[in-house]
Amino acid sequence: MARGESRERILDAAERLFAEKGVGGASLREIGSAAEANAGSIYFHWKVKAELVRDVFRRRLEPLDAERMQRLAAAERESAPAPASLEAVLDALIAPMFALVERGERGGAAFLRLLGRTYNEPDRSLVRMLHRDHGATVERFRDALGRALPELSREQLAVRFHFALGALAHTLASDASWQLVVGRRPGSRSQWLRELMPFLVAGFGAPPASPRSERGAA
Amino acid sequence: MARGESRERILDAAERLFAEKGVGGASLREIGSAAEANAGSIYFHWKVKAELVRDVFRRRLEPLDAERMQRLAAAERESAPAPASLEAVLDALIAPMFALVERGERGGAAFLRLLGRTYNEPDRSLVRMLHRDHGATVERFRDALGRALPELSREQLAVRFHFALGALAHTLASDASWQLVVGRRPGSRSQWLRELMPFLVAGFGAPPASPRSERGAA
DNA sequence: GTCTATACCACGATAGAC
DNA sequence: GTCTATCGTGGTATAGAC
Repeated sequence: MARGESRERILDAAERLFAEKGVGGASLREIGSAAEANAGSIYFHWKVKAELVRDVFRRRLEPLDAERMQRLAAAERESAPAPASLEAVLDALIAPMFALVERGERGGAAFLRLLGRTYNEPDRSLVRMLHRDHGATVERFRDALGRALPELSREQLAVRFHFALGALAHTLASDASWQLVVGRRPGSRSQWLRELMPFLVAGFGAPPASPRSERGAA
Repeated sequence: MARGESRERILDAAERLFAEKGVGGASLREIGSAAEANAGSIYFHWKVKAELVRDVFRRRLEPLDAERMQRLAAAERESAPAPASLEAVLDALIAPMFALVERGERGGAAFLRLLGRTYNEPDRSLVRMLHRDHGATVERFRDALGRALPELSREQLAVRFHFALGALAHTLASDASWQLVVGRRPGSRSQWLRELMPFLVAGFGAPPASPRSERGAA
């Protein structure tokens, strides 16, 4: 093979196989052969597997986070001095992901599946790595949501943010589980975004649970 | 060790380790030693690992699904001839899970983490197995939701059900990712249920997305 | 019914030729 | 910069003693 270009081919193959089989389930051997490179030569570019994993995420998340931050800042400028609306904040968080696919970026769809799956990865070190590299973005958005929803306590907000990320992650990762629930193939990803947005907006805006409501349940 | 009892001990250990490290990440060797049994003796009870996995799920899901069905039927009887309300249907689906923990059932919490994680497992055969064994319950609830929300198209309903299961699965599976978003430990599981319910009810009840709303987004 | 011993294979990682 | 060869580890699964 030619020189210097194998690094990108390996990253592409790793991204695809991590999304398909999970980070732990994809071996360096098959990544190598999918990249039409040799498993051994991965160790020229990265010392250990974890470094390859880190770079697979970095390559996508750095521009993604930048776009999110930029959209959020723009939304806040537009609505100033009032805080950005709930819709605007969620849009800044989510739209760049779907844009990745709409744009037809090579491997973008695979990366979204991978990202959605990662929040529930068994391997803690993976989540820790994401937190280290991109936790600032999460905090920035949580604060913006807090300003958009001043009636929620800090805790209620955090919990709802958690639910929202769950719905989002599940949607991004869905392929097999999709058919279990819906019974047919999904439409376009932008269709999903249009459906997800009102669901999340309504959920965030719901009246808070009363602290003790014994409603037949648990 | 004594006779006949190792089967249950192995199931307990497998449940715990699958929840902790994922089905693929937990080895039969460590399951055996955690159960104070021998890895080899697992093969007396099950032919291959997949069969052990199936039984770990079955042991919990059969009574769980039965309780769900029963609660749903009760809710429908109560509200007849009107369909059961959205809240009642969601409660029948979700409350039995949390009840498993409230009841203090040994290993119940671990199983919920495992279940939540499973929808996003890389291994397709796992999701397929769940579908085969418990798909009927999912369909039953989807239909009940459809009767509670007649204004939604079949497709919109299915998509929102998907979002709701995502939020639920994420909540069940959350341990590491929780701290990333919220920054501290969760309260009791029943507290979670009380918070999740209004979020889902509002999300399901949201006005449907207009079929073509070019809203700055993707 | 449970154990030990082991076959066999794929994994991550290293060394060194080219 | 990329390849082949190989090491040690640990995975699933089997055979057979007890």
